Amino acid sequence: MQSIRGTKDILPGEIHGWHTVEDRIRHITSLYGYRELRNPIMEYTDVFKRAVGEDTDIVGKEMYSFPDRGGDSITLRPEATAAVVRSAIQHNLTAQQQIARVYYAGPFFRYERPQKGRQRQFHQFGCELLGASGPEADIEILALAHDFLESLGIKSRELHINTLATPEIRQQFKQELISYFSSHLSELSEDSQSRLQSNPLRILDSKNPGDKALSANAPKMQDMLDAESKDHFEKVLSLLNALSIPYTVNPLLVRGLDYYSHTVFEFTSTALGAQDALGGGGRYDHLFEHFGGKHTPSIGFAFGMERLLLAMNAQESIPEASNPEMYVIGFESDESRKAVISCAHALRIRSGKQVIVDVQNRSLKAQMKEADKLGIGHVIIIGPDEVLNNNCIVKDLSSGMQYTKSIDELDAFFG
RNA sequence: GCGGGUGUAGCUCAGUGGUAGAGCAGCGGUUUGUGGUUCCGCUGGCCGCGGGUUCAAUCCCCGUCACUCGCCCCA
Repeated sequence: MQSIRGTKDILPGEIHGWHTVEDRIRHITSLYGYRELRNPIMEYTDVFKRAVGEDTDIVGKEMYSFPDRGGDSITLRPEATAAVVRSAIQHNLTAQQQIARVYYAGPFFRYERPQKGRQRQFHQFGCELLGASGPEADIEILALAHDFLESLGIKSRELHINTLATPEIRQQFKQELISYFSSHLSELSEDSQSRLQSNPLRILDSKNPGDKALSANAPKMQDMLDAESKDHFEKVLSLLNALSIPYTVNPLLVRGLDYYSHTVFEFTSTALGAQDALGGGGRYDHLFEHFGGKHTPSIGFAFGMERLLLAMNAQESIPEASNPEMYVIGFESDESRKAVISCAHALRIRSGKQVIVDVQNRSLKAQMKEADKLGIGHVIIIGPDEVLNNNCIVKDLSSGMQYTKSIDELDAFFG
């Protein structure tokens, strides 16, 4: 028996890193006034088909979709934004000109070949700012993402940013790309040839050397920008400058989901290998309309939590987990062990201490060793002699100092 | 979906066509009520799984599964 390919058990020994990331998520989002939205992990398949785009790999070949017992087509969510928008429309989160600031964190599913930083069940944290169209919204999202990475201590990273302008301009741009690449069809990689009609933007992103060379001389989106798109992008960049957030404008940055427009961005890290994106996002001004909602310009990002952990581990920036505070030791007699159980219980309930107790009937020495191994601060020994005298020995393991206390004094001693 | 690598004790890894070792970890002991250092001992492995070749396979061949590197894709 083993876990499903591409899925992982997160074990007690590694949970501390996850808790660290989760603590930072709660902290940073609260600084910006974002509140958590918890969506189901299943949606009707149509939610993703409509939002993400039929031609994308995600929808085309990576979704876990299945008919449920009633015959409806259900999909395990491969990404969050579609579901967030569905939910925002359903519950009118942006009614009456209101904006909504939400975040989410949880599991997502894509049927892909597992690799470092790529699993079939993975976890994302993301934020969405719904209902605001200006560059101020973009910078809020960008700054939040930046602050989050800073707070995790992830140093080796870059922010790449680009604009995809409006759907109309992107359509024109696609046509230009198609005609440009068509005239160099034979020089294009096989993959890119097959994508030429369906998703020519992706060719710009190709890692194939031949494609790269061609892309360098391809038509540029910047040359086709309308005044509004250009102005929006420039304002975003100048706000990044104002906040001293470093970035690189990358005209070749395209994102794989159809719904983006205007600002798109990606955080990469050299600590990750081939799957080098820590996370990314962008503006999606027309997604609500796709669902039959009213026009609600929005922007958001998502980070891969496994990748954040990978980057943190690579530079050892995960802080030490804290150890239990006490170990109460008894041995040899039933009275001693009984006293230990009562004492430990009292320390937990009355003093709020983290207390470990031996449950294997082991020797004093074995318990001392375990206490040391666990990094325990104080050991309390209640042996047969102490039981007779109604006292105990308190030993500070780091200094080696020990004192005799009456049992009744313990609560007061540890506050 | 495509190409390469790997798969031996809890962990990191050696190894040989004749059914296996090290280090670390774990447990116990070092004269009987006290941890971290020594020293000693012990536990622990269908050598990923299935099939084939062979008198004999952990080692060779095929398949399969998993992980891993890259492509693809993306978080």
